[in-house]
Amino acid sequence: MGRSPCCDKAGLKKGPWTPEEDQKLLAYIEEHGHGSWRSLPEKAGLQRCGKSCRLRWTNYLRPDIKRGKFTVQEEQTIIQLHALLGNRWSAIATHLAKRTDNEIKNYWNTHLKKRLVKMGIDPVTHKHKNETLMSSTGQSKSAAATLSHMAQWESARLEAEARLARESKLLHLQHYQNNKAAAPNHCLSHKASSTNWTKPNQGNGEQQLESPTSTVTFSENHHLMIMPSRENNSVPNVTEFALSSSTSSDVKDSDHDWMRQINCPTEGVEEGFTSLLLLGDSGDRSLSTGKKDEETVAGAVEVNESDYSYYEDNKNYWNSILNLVDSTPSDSSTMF
DNA sequence: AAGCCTGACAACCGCCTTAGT
DNA sequence: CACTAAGGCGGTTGTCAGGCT
Repeated sequence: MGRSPCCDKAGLKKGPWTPEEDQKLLAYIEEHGHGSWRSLPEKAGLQRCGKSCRLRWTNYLRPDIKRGKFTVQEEQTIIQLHALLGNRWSAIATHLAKRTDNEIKNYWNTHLKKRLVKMGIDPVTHKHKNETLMSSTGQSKSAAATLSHMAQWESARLEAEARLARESKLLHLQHYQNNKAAAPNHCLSHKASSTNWTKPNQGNGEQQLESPTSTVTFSENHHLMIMPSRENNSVPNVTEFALSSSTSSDVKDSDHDWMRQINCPTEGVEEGFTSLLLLGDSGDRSLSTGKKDEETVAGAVEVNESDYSYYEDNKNYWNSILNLVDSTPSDSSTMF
């Protein structure tokens, strides 16, 4: 037997919000804050369930929401992050200032996904549909494994950052409580991990966090370095990471290669795969030829197939993703 | 002009996680 | 440790506007 819906009480309104309801909700939250969403509707004089109020506030009424058309940069960010994170809209939203997860999800479903499909790219795997045919060759197999490896690494890194953010928030709160000072107004909505992190070492400008299976070190320059566990060097599973400093003598050459790829992307990398995706939009895009969508898309695909190997496409694609992630607001320096 | 279709987006639903007791 | 309430998330549906026939 499942839980009864939160708004199954008779008399509670559903459906689109009226301007009057918006005004009531806004006025109440501006004066009192939302507090408990459960009790808010009654206090605010709304015939709505708390969940509906929360959704309306977070997705529409919140003052720090940016509405309107997505920019090319935002589109690129969404596509790249989706390639890494999948349908984790809230995680993606943390990298796009002032956009809600709901808005991003809707935009993906109505615009971006279709554009990828139109170009013959699987919106789930972000691979070209022909890529499966190439997979029988040794080089493609190796490239696919490499890219998969990179994706897993980066995904794991994001997870680790999220954990750090959470831990940092707790530390800040603890510090706040101890000092009775104003709490930092961080808005961190990373999904919390179930892993229990401990804080075995503090001081000398360096903090170290440990989970039962991994350690992360972040120093003065807030650089996050992730190292694979020695026990299992093949597939970087999130739960198998040992996170250590970049100067560790335990670092193998292959590890350095990965660090280079993740932290120091090649300079002058050509326009990535995603840039080609963005050609699919008409309008005044900087890379657009000005042709109609389908013509431009076809042109882009043609260039891909004649001038680059799929491996090169994917390498650039992932490089641009990794570049992006490295420069997003999730950067630890903004958190600590 | 009317009916139908499609796209866009707001809102809802159900499940999962977390915090409190 | 178990239970419960509340919040959060992602998938899905409902509604409306605009275009097409």
